Amino acid sequence: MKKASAARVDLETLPGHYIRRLQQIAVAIFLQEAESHGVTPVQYAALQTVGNAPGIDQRTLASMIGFDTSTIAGVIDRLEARGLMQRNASPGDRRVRLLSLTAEGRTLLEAVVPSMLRAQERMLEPLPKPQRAEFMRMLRVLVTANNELSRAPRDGS
Amino acid sequence: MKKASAARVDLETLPGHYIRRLQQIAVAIFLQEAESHGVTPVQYAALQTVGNAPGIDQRTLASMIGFDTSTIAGVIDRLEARGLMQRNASPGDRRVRLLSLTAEGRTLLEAVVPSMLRAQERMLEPLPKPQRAEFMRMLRVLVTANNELSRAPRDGS
DNA sequence: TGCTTATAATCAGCATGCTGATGATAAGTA
DNA sequence: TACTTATCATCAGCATGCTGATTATAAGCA
Repeated sequence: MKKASAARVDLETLPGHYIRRLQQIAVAIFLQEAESHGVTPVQYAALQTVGNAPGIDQRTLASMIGFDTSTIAGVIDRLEARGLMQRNASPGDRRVRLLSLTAEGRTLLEAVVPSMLRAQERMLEPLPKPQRAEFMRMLRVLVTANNELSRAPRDGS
Repeated sequence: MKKASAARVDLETLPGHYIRRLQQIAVAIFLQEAESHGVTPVQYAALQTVGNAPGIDQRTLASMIGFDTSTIAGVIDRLEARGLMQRNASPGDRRVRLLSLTAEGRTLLEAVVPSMLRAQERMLEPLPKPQRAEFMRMLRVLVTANNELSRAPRDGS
């Protein structure tokens, strides 16, 4: 007869709940640290990846940072509008747009790196130092094992 | 003279990158398992919390699941439109809207719980069993320590 | 060459999430 | 009671993220 209350579940016991909250917190820390540069975590990831591999195409970029190609399009739109990134037609294949940073984009990227690194430290700071590496190791296991679940799974590269 | 490449950073070393990826994966797993019910993780959290505490107001609900009040408004809009949740004016305070589940909402909630629990298991499955609890413990440390960084931090309750 | 299939990018539409502003109401205070 | 302040909900605007459809182009093949 306990019909109505049969489904009582405490969110505090659910991994998914904490994973979502941690992601919220990670973004908030990043934005705090990088505030003066006006860059979001996703935008930083795009800038850094294109900076590391100029001439990359959008599909490969999306794959490398675990994004949907439709999501990355909007991100690049905004970076391009701010004059940080360029889309150039590929000479060999007219479907493809090759990405590269502008001089401003490179300058901004270099400027934001220290803030970004501080943010990364803060995310794990509540854990005692030896546990931070262990947490990262577990994160890697979980992400790698389920890599193919995202729409744009990382390449084997 | 290594000007242009000074900012080279590998995203694979950054906690924030893996946290974002894990969240993507957690959502994907949840949606796979709960697909037949047409419920998102956030919608489930709202349904479960209101089911546990009928008559709760929106502000408290937002606080309990770590949300912004402006975000929760949209979530409730959609649940209400589907006939799963009700907004009722509070008799004592006309600013407040009290939330409760409809009969359909309760039925759906009970139906979705087994799928939700399977999803939670799958999220941590790649870790050897003893490490799962340890991972959860660390998650809790990280989230609790930075609780106040979200716009709607959890109450001390 | 003409047909089919595959691929890169984009688009429409939906659902989170956030900030800052606004409207309605309540509560405290002179 | 009038004025100020606080609070609940909402809204506008922006940025992720996803699915499924569409467009343009390339590649494979009869």
